[in-house]
Amino acid sequence: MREKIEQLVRKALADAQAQGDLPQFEVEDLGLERPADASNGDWTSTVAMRSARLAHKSPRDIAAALVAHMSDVPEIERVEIAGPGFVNFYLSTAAGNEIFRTIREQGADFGKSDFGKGTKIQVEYISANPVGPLHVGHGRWAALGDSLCRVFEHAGYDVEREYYINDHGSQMDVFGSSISKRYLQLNEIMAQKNVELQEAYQMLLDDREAFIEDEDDSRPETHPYMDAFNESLGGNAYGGDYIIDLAKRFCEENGDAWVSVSEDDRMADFRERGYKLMLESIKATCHNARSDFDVWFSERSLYVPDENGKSAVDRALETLDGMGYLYHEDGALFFRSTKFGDDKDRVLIKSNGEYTYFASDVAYHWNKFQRVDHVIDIWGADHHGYIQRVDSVCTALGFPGQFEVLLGQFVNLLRNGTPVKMSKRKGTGIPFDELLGEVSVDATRYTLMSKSSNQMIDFDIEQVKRQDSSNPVYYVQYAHARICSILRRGAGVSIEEAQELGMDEVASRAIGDSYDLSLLSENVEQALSRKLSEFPTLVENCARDRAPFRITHYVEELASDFHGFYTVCQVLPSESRPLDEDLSRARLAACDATRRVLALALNLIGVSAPQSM
RNA sequence: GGCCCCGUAGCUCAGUGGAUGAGAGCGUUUGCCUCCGGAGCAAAAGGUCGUGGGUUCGAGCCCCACCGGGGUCACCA
Repeated sequence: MREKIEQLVRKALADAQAQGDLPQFEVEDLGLERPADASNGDWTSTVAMRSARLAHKSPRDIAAALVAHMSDVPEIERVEIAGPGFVNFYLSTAAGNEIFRTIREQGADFGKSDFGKGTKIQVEYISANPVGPLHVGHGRWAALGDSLCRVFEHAGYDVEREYYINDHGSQMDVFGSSISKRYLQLNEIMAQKNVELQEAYQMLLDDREAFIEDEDDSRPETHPYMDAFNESLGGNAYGGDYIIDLAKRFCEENGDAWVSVSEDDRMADFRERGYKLMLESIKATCHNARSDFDVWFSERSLYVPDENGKSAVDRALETLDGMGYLYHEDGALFFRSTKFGDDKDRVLIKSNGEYTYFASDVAYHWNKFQRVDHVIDIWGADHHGYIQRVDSVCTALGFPGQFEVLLGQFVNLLRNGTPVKMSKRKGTGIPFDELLGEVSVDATRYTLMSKSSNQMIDFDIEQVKRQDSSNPVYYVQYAHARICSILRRGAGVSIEEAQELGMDEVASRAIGDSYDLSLLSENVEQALSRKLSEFPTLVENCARDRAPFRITHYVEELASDFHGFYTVCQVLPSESRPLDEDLSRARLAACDATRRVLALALNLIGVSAPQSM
């Protein structure tokens, strides 16, 4: 319909100009929009206001000339000029309602477009260190990243989901040492107190609990193991329960065999085994959150030498050096990021010979551009200061404008309005997996998605768990379930049979092959068709603005329009209230179209559309 | 101090330079079940869009300066 109106306006403009009613001028954008208020039509063009200066005429005069030369088409009922010079188009009822049929015919393809033109786009998100479980903050990136990818796919991009595993830096050794120390403590307790592993394990957990409670260190005797743990690792340690879990596991697998081995060997072994386990658990958590990745990219792989003895990092730095962007100072190697607008030049190799995290990122992003056309990294707001240097290096390497960062604000975890206390001692909050066990994936994802990414989120566990009208996800799902129920009733099938047949089949049984949409002339019916027809542009705009959160607002509006329709319009005949069969079929088709778009839209944000609740 | 995000209804937030009622949900108040799912619908009350300038046909949106809240400014990862 957009194209049709575009043609109509172009032709009217050309005719008006040809006949001298309007001066010659070129307009690129006709300013075709959907008015917020339905009383202003189904479509509007702001071309008259836009071209006022070029035409040296008042907007209303231009609009009048356009309307005078506008040809009649059956789809458009009338065209009006309003306000300062809007040209408003009112669709005929039949034309507007055709959207119901279109949706039913296109099914899951409805709203797909070539907006992305097949661009290979990679979205990298979460990318947490494999040294601990994912937390709610990571959960937000999972929901955001995955939903964005789904939207991109629908909008015609060739999408790759990537997780960057930071398995190279010194934090890996800290991780290994932490497990190693806990392992020694378990063995020490078993030997000295003559207790079983389980008991020793419990003692360490209790000890840690006491440590967290004792914030001012007034009762050190209640947490000797935690103190010894911190002391032996110089405070640079991972103190979470999961480290004790891993140590216990290694005790079970190897007994005390590793006690007499050198600290370095033990650390290295535990580090590697712990890493594998942690990564598996992270993958499982992502899968539970319906956020699976195409590529798990290991930072270490960037340091593996090729046949010439050079790693990807070496090659990347050589390339930059060849371009004259590197220099040595005080024994360190610097990248001239100031050439690209950074505040200062950035270190790639420290004076002690170690590579910085940035060095990895240089090679990593270089690698990305060998694979895709456009790169989006989703980072937490605390990484804001890091954008410029990576952007600089992407530009230096020859990919200006192809690197993009989507910054996301943080999540505050609350329970009944009070922050889930994250004492400094505890270090980490509730693992995301544990949260998904308590709150449903649907409610969690929906809540994490419902705000713009540059808005902070207060995630109140109790509030998100609540299954009532205060929780919009259920409002939307209820609308879907309600429609399914109507369609089942229309087709005369049970819930079980419907599961078997699938709702599409149930719907066609209820509706039949032909139906007359021109019968749907109630205001609430038009509101519904209007809302449904917004969906394709919504998907494009969500992709364009990297703002999948708007889907949640749309889906709430659609559910609301449906409920409004449903209370006013009887869909199925009943004994006490007979209904014209043709009208019933048309309304069933409207219901079915709504159901499909609700399911489709919810799927774009990774939320399920239940057939019953 | 530099840079980034946020200030819109009691609360949580939408709002793509467009329409002399600035929207939604929650909360508050009032109606609506002999009938397809009441996890619903209808209505009311509730606003100096942080402040002050500017840009233009037109600003919650763009520019400048302030005021509040949060984040960040490593040869850490």
